[in-house]
Amino acid sequence: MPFDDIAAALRRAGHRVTPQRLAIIRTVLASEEHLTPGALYEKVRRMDPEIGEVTVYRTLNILSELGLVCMVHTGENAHSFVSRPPEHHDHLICSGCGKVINFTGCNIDALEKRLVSETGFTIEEHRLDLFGRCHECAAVTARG
Amino acid sequence: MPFDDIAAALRRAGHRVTPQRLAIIRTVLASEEHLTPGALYEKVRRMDPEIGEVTVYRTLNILSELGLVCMVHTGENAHSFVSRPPEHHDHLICSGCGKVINFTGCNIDALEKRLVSETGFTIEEHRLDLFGRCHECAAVTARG
DNA sequence: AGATAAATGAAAACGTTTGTCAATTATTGG
DNA sequence: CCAATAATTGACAAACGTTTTCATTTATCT
Repeated sequence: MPFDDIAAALRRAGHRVTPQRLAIIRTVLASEEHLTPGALYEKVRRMDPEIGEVTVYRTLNILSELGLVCMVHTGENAHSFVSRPPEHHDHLICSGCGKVINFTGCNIDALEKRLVSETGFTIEEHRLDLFGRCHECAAVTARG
Repeated sequence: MPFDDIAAALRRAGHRVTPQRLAIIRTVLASEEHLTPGALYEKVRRMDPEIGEVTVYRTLNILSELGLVCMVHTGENAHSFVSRPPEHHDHLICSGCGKVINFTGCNIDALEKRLVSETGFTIEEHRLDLFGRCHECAAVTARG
């Protein structure tokens, strides 16, 4: 999502567009990786040394609630946030070397439809992580 | 997974089988819901008032690493743990109230096959979490 | 039963997240 | 452009969740 769209959406939702918030948005957009609030704080600080960590938390919560950034539950003790990618993707993760491959076309629509009718849930999103071994790591493990 | 199997697996992995650990396992097995370490601690305490919260954390980490219990990432600030059903299952999680529903039949074999041939990965397992709103929470949020 | 290494529990350290509140500031309307 | 006002900020501290430390206890092996 482009910078200007995010700022506009913020204003449209009745929030003020402050320099701090713009700096946070820029930093999220500029990073390819998922960042925890703490890590993001360290990065934003270089642009605006006066910013407070609390402001980062508050802004991320707002952006996340408005769907302007993506909150990731990594299983670590802290959430991470990323800019929302143009299209949905999932992850294929090598347990050996940690390499991560993004892929599209998870194709779970039929499953979602089934669960909606079975449970009454409204399904908004999902996270699908596949764990395994890449070609190189599988070769290494085959020996012992 | 039955109580005795868990105890046996613990011992087989080189861990000791202590009364505290048995109490924790019993409590996890006796509960249908996902429990955070803190909540579990409160429950175990009623069986063994002398137990320490730290022991609950340590035991859950061990059981989780050995695949004897299931760790759930609900999006809250704390993890939850559940007894692991005998067969593979995935999770449907309500972003509103945190309720978790287990379901089977994720049926992603075709996807796995595709990724194996495309990437050369050996896929061992996966985790599929669906996020949405249960019937009650969807009603509450109905606004725009 | 005795030796030994693992496990326990209490306290404290640590990191993440939220609350409080006076001071600041983006926005609105004149 | 300026003043009014309500949202936002930042420092501090509190509230959690989780891990570390360490002396003491204890399950396990012989």
